[in-house]
Amino acid sequence: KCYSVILGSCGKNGKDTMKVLEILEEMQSLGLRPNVYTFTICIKILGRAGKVDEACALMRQMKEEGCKPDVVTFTTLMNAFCKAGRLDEARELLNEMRRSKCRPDCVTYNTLIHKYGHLGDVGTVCKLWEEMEADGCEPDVFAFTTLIHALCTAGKVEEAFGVLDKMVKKGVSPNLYTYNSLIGGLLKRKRLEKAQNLLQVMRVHGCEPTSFTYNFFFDYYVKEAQFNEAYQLFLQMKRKGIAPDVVSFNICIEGLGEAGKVREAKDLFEEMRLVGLSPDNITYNMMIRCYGKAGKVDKAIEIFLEMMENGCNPDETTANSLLDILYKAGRADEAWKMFDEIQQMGVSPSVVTYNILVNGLGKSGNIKEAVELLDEMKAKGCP
RNA sequence: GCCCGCGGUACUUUCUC
Repeated sequence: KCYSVILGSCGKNGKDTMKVLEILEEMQSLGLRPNVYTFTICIKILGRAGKVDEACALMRQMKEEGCKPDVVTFTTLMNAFCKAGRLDEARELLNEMRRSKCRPDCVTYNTLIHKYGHLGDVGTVCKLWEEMEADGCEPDVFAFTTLIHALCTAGKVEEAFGVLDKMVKKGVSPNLYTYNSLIGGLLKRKRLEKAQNLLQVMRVHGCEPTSFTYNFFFDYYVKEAQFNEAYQLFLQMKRKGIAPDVVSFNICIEGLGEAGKVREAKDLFEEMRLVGLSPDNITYNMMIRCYGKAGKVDKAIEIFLEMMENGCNPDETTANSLLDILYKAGRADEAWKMFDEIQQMGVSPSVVTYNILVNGLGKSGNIKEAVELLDEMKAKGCP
């Protein structure tokens, strides 16, 4: 039990994921038998770090040691599969649960519904929802919100409000997440006034909007190139004592960059640091794109260097953006150099990477090389 | 037999076409 707590906090740190396996071994060498809780925590930590196969292996191990996985264990592993996009295996897990007469519960269904929602597969979402109800699960706020979010993602806002009615009738009160999802759905459909009304409604119901809430509006405004309104919103937040967060700035920087307002984007980029916020990967990636689009390739590279200086690890998007920019600027040599560097930084090329390269090669008439690259991609089983 | 404690799910921003 004590170890479970330690493991739990270990996982929250997010670092040294593989250490959990060491700790697990240490427990066993001390003659302690990890219980379901212990295993489940470990599976969660591994899953969150994307080590799904390791998580899977751990599940097998616990079975071999005579420790029966329960609903929570199954659901945890299922979530890991979902996050990794390995839906078939997640579904198979559901079947396995049913076979081993371990009843899936509300959370189990929710996990799957959430994933299908993100994929925009409303059909499967509804089917799973029915299965859930047929299984005797009473949906809670989480479940309803997940369903609402799925519908909003698919642009079906009316239906989402229908679900809102249903949940209220069943005595389940919407919470901040529920309202946020609905506001996001409304703004996605450009229903600004309705979204603003809902903002009032949620306050009345005791849900104070957070930066998440406001960020939906920022996103709407900048994508509509309504920068003044975005600025007004910023002032409004200030009055209410809600601080914009990194994402708020990111959204606005991206919007300005997209509109070709490089100078203003750069100003915001500086301003966020003045208010004590550190740019994250996404901020840097956006600034790189912003300069790239404006044809300021060297500026983009400058940002890239600054990013590393500030201890931000370049990711796949960073690499792809730079590749794209360099290629389009006709600086193919540098692009190829980057391609090698990327892999040395532990970032693996994705389909997008190859698309950029194949595209670039094709345009410059190097059809042969492009075909070779495609073969290489297939051979590597590129994600 | 009962009670309590430890594990799972939901909201916002970036790359090619």
